[in-house]
Amino acid sequence: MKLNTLAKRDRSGRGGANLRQIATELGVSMMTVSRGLRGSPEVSAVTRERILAAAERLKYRPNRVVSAFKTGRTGLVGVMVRPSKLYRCDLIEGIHDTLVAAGSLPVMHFSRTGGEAAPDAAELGCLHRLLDQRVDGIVFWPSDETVPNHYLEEVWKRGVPLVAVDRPLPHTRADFSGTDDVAGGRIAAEHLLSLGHRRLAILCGEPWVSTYADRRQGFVEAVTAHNATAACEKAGDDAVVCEQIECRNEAAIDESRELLSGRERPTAVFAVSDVLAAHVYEAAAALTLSVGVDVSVLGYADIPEAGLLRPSLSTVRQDFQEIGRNAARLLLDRIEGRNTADRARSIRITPTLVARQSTSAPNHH
Amino acid sequence: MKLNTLAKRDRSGRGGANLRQIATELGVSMMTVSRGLRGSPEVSAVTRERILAAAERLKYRPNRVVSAFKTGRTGLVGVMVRPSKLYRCDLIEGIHDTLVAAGSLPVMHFSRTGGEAAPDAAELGCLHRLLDQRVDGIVFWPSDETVPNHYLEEVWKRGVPLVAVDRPLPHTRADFSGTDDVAGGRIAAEHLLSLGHRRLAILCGEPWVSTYADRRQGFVEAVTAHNATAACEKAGDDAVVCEQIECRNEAAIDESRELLSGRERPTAVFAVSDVLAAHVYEAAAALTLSVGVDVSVLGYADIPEAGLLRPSLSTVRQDFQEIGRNAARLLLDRIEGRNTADRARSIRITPTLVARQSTSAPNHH
DNA sequence: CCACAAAATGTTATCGTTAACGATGATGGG
DNA sequence: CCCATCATCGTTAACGATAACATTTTGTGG
Repeated sequence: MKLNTLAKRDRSGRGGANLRQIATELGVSMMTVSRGLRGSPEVSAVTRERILAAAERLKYRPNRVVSAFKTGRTGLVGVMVRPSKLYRCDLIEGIHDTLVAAGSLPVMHFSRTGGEAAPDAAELGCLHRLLDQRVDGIVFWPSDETVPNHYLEEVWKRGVPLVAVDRPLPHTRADFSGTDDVAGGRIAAEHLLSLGHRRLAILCGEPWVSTYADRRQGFVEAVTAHNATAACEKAGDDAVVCEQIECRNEAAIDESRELLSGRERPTAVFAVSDVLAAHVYEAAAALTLSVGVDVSVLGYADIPEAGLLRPSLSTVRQDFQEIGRNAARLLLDRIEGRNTADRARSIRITPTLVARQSTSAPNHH
Repeated sequence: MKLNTLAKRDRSGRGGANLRQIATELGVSMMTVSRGLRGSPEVSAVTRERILAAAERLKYRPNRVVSAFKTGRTGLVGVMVRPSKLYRCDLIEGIHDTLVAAGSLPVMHFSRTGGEAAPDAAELGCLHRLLDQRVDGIVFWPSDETVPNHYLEEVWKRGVPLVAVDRPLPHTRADFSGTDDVAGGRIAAEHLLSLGHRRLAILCGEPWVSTYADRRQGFVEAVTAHNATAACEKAGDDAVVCEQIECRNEAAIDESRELLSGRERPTAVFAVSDVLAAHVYEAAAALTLSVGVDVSVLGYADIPEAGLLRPSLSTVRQDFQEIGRNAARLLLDRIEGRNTADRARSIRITPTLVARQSTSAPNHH
């Protein structure tokens, strides 16, 4: 009781004035002040000036809490991310920038699994907390773990728009902002092929991760397409071979070590993620193979560490900041009623190749 | 006008019920429901159960906007960071975790400089936006650029507590959570000295950055202390020499190249940041010196890339997650009225040494 | 100089919740 | 059996801003 009283905040003082105080000061009604401050055309220029001046003088700041109460718009957007994904801060930066430009702010919520018993309870809790704050919308970054969609159903029912980033949510009407990973896989293949590599390998990552699967698909498609063309042209045995290796991160070093030990070892390896590529570096080092000389290695994503590796890692860059901006734009279109379509909208950006030291023309041994 | 109407949200429906609906459903007053839901002891156990059940059934979710309006507590804490600092997401994670445990959520706001004309206008704008949202408190991560404190004065006047992280704000009553960088510098020196190095160098970074200055101070103090002791013991010319080089990041490669070119070059270099240490790597590579063999390199911070460098970088690790947690704790103590002291409180955690490959006993040439 | 539209301002009610206080019924001791 | 006491619940008003509607003022043409 006492503690509560102590902790209670003084709403009245706070150094800043409220509408009523400005109104009293100027001898006008609160409504006029409200209109004046929001730039309504209904108020005369002189009055507006007086109001603005008084607001400045009294250090008035609009109370978005009350405004939210009245208008139903809080100016807050929930951003829900698994902390394991947090290294991609540029995505959050992109979301932030677009939101701020529209007068909103992101509320962060990192979702952890709720222990072994309830692996998804945490995610539900996060959603509830965001919903309780009456956020205008939610950006959700799904992780590898499967997401139970009935949680999202509740968001939908409450009429709060939701956008998925990085990887789409299947069976949901949520909009999506991410990368065209099939194109990314194609770009990877084309880079290696154009360098002259004919014996390729791809480290596919976990097969159930949809983004990885897409990259693989694009890569394999491009190789197949190349073979079709090449066969026509040169009639023959110049066909590109492409070994596909499914493995999770932990097994990557061993797998790629085995891959690179064979006599007919590939001259270039495409790893579907930069982390995977780093593991290929390890394997190559153990076999005293020089990355970028004896074997080309190509990553995917362009994580900050990519440029710091030695040799620096060639990779397919995803512009996460742009993905974030797109996510925010999709969301704002919903929030501000510009997009009322039932169908989910989806924006995928095409990644770009960043050629660094780890890829070069094959060294015919 | 039309647009506005379209964009307006349906507060009533929303899939969820409000207090009144529960009250009507149960035939009790709204007040009883309010009390029951918040676990007030004034309501009987039976009634509480009925209320809780009804709330569950009607999918009631408390409206924190209105709650904030009434109680003056939004459950939101502003986190203001320069985007350049964003790579340290673990700090934000630490803040987040402690806040969530206390029923609050972080609102992120990245401050950019407002162009060349108004380098600090952006920061003021950020503060205003956070204040407008009526956040309960603000965590502020100052950057290298000097911060005009009169902005913070406004926060203070509004009675919103503010905590600085990473580097303290001079001339402010803001609480502070950071690292004991003087101790960190000492730890760095002791590590190198215990390995047997006697010719040291320190790359000091920009001298006006207080954290860098502290690290330097600790380092130099430890060396001096060592010399004092060593002089007593061995009477002599065994004295440790320590070259101090002030340089900003851009000049680091050239400076350390020059440093390592001399005949009496240091056997170990302490860089006051990991990024600086990475530049020493570059310089060493250019001189065909092997880091960790010919010259030891010690960094500071333990950025994620440190372990990925080859050889892996020994460094003085700052636990940013803990720093974040401390910041949130300091803030919550203010918000919840547990700390009403005028004086600023400050928590500095002692960093720890992470010995990896880049430091070893000197190789006497 | 009046009628009448347009511009400018004022009034009222309200959003969902809660603090403060008031009311009711039950319990129990004298 | 009555009144004090307590547990439980209800009523009222308010938080700050705003939509909707009502009202006053200004301007304009006849």
